[in-house]
Amino acid sequence: MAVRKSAANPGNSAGVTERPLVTVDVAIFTVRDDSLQVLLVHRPSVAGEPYPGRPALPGGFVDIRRDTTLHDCALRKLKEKTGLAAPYLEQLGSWGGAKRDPRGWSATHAWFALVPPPADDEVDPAPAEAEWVDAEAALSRRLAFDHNEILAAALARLRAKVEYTSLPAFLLAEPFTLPQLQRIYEVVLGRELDKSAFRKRMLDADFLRETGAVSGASGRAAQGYRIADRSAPVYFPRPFKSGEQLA
Amino acid sequence: MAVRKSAANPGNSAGVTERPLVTVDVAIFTVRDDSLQVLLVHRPSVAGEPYPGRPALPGGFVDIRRDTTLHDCALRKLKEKTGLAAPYLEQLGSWGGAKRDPRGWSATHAWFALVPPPADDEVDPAPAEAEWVDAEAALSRRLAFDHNEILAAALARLRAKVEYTSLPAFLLAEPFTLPQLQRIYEVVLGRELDKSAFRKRMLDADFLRETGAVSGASGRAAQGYRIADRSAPVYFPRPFKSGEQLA
DNA sequence: TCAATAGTGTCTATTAGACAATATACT
DNA sequence: AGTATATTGTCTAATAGACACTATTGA
Repeated sequence: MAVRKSAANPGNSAGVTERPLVTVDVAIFTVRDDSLQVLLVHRPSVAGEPYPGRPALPGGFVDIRRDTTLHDCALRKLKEKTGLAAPYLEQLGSWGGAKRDPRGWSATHAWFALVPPPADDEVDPAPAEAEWVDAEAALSRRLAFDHNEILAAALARLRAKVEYTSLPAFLLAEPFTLPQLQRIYEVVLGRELDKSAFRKRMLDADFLRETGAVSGASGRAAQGYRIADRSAPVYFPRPFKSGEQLA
Repeated sequence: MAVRKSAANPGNSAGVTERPLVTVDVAIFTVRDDSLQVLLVHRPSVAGEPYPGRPALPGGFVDIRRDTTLHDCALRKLKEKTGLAAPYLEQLGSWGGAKRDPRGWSATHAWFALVPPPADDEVDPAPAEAEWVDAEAALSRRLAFDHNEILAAALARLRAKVEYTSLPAFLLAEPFTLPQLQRIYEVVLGRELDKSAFRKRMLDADFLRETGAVSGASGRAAQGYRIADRSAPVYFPRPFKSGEQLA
């Protein structure tokens, strides 16, 4: 019994015959200047490289000598492009097929990452070939491969999760204040939120820990917070009231 | 500008040097006899095949000659194992690394599928090598590869989505009734739901279309429904009241 | 003391769930 | 009629959001 299966893969029991290309791509988001931005690189203008000069999500081939797991590989791409080591990183999905890369059947593992914006006083550690682009503007460009589709999926995932999780907190450097966090939510959601309801929601979710007071440019100083557990966001019991909800 | 990247992949610009193995696995769920079940196959007991005789999720190598996309490949695996062509199929995630397959660095694309149970009067189209196993029982077995981890993730995803989407409707053959649908929710959630609240929720979500009346073994006949749009589940404005919610 | 921002209090419309009542099918 | 199930109605507790108010900082 249970031998029939091998007949479905004649002469290919170890998948050696023809293997797809395997890559990892990362959609890295931050919020700067009240705008949701994504990191784009430019494809090399070199013979044999597809989509020369086109903007693309950072990524590349899995290196089976260096990368122990897919997650490792995504972390490596992230570090190469942003210098950041421990931000929020989540799998987005995979895109694979015969046509998406002119070099052959390829499958990419897409991730999405949230990072705090580079502080004004420090140099942006992103390499010169990379640039932060407003997310909507990036979507309206013609990106390499099927990266428009991947970026659209990443944006959709982010916007969906912002409605009912603490994800946007990963877009801020610690310590941050509740008004700062609210601003981030508003930027990603594209609409304003009520201050009182927002605070109740965040504090009731119990994912923040108080640090010292933080004074801004003017006005009353605010309570500083850090994320209690950076391994995952928390889920709110209900989403924010969506504008499109029926009356 | 923008040429630096190739230095990160010396002599590997087309990823030809060493490519990972690429597979697709599918966690196929159904509800039978008030139990959430998953379809398992047995690994072939053949020289060179890893994990001989072990239970595993259905899956196998991507065939770049037959499969146009990853989605195609998942559909093919599904059809081979269940005979079903158009159920609910969603990407779950990917697992890849040097150690998960003794044959070499491999990456699998995991999907999860929901199918209605085979009708009592028809023969189960699943091949003899496959068997339906209660999901919890399957998890407690030692599955091939990292399939315990994948199955656990699939179960977690399913149970999470049941709280706030119409997903379980894809576990029923059409037409189905609201009491039948409620039973499915209860089986997957592992707790009972209030009849009135359940109906309001389902009907307000407006994803069902009435068909004729359906009579059961006894008692009043029920309204039959079908899913209005099978391409995706709908999201409820709030999750079910979770038992663990604070008072 | 004023401007600016942070933080709190109160009220209300909405609604999910509890539970009771009613409707319909079959014997 | 009686039993079993489907369907509807009513009530209530919980709460998200609206909005007004108070608190604290620095100039």
